[in-house]
Amino acid sequence: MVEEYNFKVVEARWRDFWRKRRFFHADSNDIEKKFYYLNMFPYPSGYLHVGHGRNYIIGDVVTRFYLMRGYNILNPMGWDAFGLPAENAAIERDVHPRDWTLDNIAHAKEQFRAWGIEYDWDREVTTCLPDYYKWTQWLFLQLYNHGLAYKKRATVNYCPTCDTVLANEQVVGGVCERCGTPPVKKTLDQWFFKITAYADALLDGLKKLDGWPENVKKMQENWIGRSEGAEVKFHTENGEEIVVFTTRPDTLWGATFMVLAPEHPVIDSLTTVTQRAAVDAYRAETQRRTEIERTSTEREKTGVFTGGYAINPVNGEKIPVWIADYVLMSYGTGAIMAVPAHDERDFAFALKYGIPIIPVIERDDRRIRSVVNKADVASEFAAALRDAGIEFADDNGAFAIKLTLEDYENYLAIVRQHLQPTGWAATVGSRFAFVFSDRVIELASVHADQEIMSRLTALDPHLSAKHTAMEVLAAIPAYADLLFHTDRGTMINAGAFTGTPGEDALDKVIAWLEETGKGRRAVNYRLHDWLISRQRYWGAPIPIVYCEKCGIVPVPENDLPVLLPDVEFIGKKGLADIPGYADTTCPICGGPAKRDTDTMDTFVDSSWYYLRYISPDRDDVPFVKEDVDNWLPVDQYVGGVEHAILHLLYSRFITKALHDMGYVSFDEPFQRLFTQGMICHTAYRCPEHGWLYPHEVVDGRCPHCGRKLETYNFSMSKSKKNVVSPEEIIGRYGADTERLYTLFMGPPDRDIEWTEEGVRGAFRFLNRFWALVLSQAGRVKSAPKNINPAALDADGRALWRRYNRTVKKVTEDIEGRFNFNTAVAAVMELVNELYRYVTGEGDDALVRAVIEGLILILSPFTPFICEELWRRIGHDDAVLEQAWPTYSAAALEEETIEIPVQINGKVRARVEVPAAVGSDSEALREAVLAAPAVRKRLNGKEPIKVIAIPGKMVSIVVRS
RNA sequence: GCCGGAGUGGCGGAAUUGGCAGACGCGCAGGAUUCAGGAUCCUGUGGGGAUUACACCUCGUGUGGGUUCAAGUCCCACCUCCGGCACCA
Repeated sequence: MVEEYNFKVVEARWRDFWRKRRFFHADSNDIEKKFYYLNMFPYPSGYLHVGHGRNYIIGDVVTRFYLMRGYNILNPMGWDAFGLPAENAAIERDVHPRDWTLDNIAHAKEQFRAWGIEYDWDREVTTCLPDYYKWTQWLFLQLYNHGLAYKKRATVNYCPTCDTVLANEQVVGGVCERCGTPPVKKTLDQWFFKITAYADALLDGLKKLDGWPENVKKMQENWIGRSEGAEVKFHTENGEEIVVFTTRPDTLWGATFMVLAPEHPVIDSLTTVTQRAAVDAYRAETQRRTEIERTSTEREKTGVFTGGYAINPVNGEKIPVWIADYVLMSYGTGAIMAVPAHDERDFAFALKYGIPIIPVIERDDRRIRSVVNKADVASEFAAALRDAGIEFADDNGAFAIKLTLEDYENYLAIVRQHLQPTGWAATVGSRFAFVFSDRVIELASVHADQEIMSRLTALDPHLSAKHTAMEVLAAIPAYADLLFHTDRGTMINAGAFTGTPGEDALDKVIAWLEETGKGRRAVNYRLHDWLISRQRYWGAPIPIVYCEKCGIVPVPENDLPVLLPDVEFIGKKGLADIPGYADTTCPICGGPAKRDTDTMDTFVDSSWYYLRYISPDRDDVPFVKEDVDNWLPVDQYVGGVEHAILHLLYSRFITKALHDMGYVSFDEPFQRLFTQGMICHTAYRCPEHGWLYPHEVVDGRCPHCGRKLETYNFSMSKSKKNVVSPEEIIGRYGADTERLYTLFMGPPDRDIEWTEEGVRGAFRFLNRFWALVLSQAGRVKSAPKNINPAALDADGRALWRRYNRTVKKVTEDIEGRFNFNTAVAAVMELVNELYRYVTGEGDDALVRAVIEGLILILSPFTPFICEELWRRIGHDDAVLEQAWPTYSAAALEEETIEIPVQINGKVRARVEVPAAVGSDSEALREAVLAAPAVRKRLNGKEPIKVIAIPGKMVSIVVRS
């Protein structure tokens, strides 16, 4: 009977060992074989749960692995310690956010210690401490000095619950990212970082980031939202300029109206007296609506005519200017030219409000349709169509005619020839035309539209209810799918440009716009400048003062940091509410001045922390250029995908800005990025009593009312009461089990459910591993050091092969794929095989080699038990002092291999062949065809074809 | 609507380059041990069928087609789920 695995004793013994020996301390100057591994630092707003742990456990595995591989690895840790959640939590508990935050940090460090997760703690950074935020303020000043930080009055999103403005990126799905409240619009003077100046650089940079997940790159690309097109100048009748952005300048000739966002500044002067009341009412209504309501795609488009007109610069047409809330002030110029024939929204809007719709682009499919009432044409019409080879169908009382552009002219002639004087017909699709007995009018201009309508109403008074030709056509169901399109086809009805093919249209029109001064080529971005002002206490104060004489004055670098006033915590307020804080003197003239009372968005703090880790103790510079150039970019960055846009985009921007200012020599901060998935757990909810802890649940029912509970599988969060604390698991099974299960449960980039059964499986494995090693400890200690693979028997050679394979797999899984789950599975297989081997006689040297190697390759995953067992088999040095095991290619080779044999695509036999035969296509073919099992199967039939893949299989085709 | 990703036993997942589908673990079943329970150990475990035979047949990786000697993997069409963006001009 071997000693029982007492994880409590084992883990207590080694808990502080690695730290005391400073294994995780990185030498700044040794950059020969450096590796900068970085986990996204946590936000200490509470205690860490096992879901958070995944990220840090991965980091610890990778760090220990590279240490054993002889790297000088830097893996630092710090705290993203400023911010609203901490401030709100502090308010709730009536404590100072600093105390609350520092308490959480102390607790989290204790959690890391229990987990066996080690860092170079000498480099710890805490963003809420003055020695850090001094440099956040320094960063602000550098951006300010280079024109990348500026103040402007802007309409911004203000969260009434959080009492502060939000960056665009913090409004998710129309609500505040933190609290779910729909923000209100406010016009305020705020500080911005000019991230838009780097829009193209951020986009181009993505192409170089091979080590980043595709989806993250795509998300950033979408977020930047670059679109190419043109800006075109329109003028109102009284000469005011309205600039629009369009991606389709080739459709300008079809712009039959304009739409302005309700906030557009030109509206006031444009609106006529008669429309004033309606416009004001609509603008007030828009302001009342929330962003979600306003941007719901479901809602029918609404708008109001301003009474004013603009001139279409390409054809001089006078077109009405409307306002509508589907045009957003925050995108492009807040004004659009509406081309209803080639834009779905404009089409719906024009149809609803009776605005002419003029097609100016041919359809790609060249289809045209025409529906003709039998009563409107002479009886020979059908025969004439047939003679012309035009396809048509009889559609109760009407001819439904399908044609293409080629038949168009011919068809018009036939219709006209047979049309009754009182009849009319139309074509729809690639060409829109109305045919009357005396003439054909193409729907080529607003003027033509009016002419068509007067002819139609003369023939059919009922049609006077319709406003436009398109409205008449829209009433005929057979035309429904051909009324508008967004193809990039040949231009029509476009003056001199008529006939320009789609592929040339954009370039030609833009060139002409530039020549004639009517517009210019332009690129528009969805990305906006980064709003960084926050009206809250718990952040880095903006280092700016306002002097009556000197205006906006940056705080001199020597005066940094601008300290957060150390006051009794005042509750849900900002620095503006702290008496005396704002009063200061102007650094230039010495006169009275006021400080800026806003603090910076916490994403500013985290946008540069990876640099501070390199020079954490310097109080004269934020970082030493030479050192960051040596260590950066980060070799491997790991964090949650929820930061795909915000943190990662901001960090890339700041790095590029620092690069252009000459502070660093690299322009991307993170070489490789890995985003780990979230850990989920069952959450229970009672319709009446809300979320319940799993231990409260009685037979799936609510303990308060006995109602059946709703169960969900959500990522762990305190609010849903479905978190599992590491203390609980570590107390019951130990940190090694907790770590092993976290790594084994599934591929780390995927979301996955935490189960207690799974934890027990990991625990069982460690018990088996412990018992196995201890049972062999004596044997290992006395065994010879070197093994002679040639002298082993078949079982021994098989085990040796398995061992070498496992070393290879574990090495590759950690180094390349980050697939810790399959690495652990491979180790389990090795343990299973070793168990079988040691029950027999076996070779002592082999057992020793395999057990030693096994302990070493498992040690990054479960460091405590491995450190202990390493001593138990006779060593007195540390695991981390050992070199990572290597494998030999020779040992991987099999002596014989089993070759599956497919006959007509199905595996029908397996043939054991010597490895030398198996690796040679011709020999393999011969051997397989000669094998009795195969001959029996073939039953005398001659193979038509034999495919022999060395080392893999043989496929035989016979006539059946 | 657009852009990503995924879909494999009762469950988590494996199959990395077109080459034996289901590694490893959980769960479950049977057995051993035990006064008993737990823990531990051994054996079995995709569905259906055949058999003296674990030496057999057959179906099977969301659905329907296709390419190939061979498809979870490649191609075409579609369904479902997850994530991101969304009246973007």
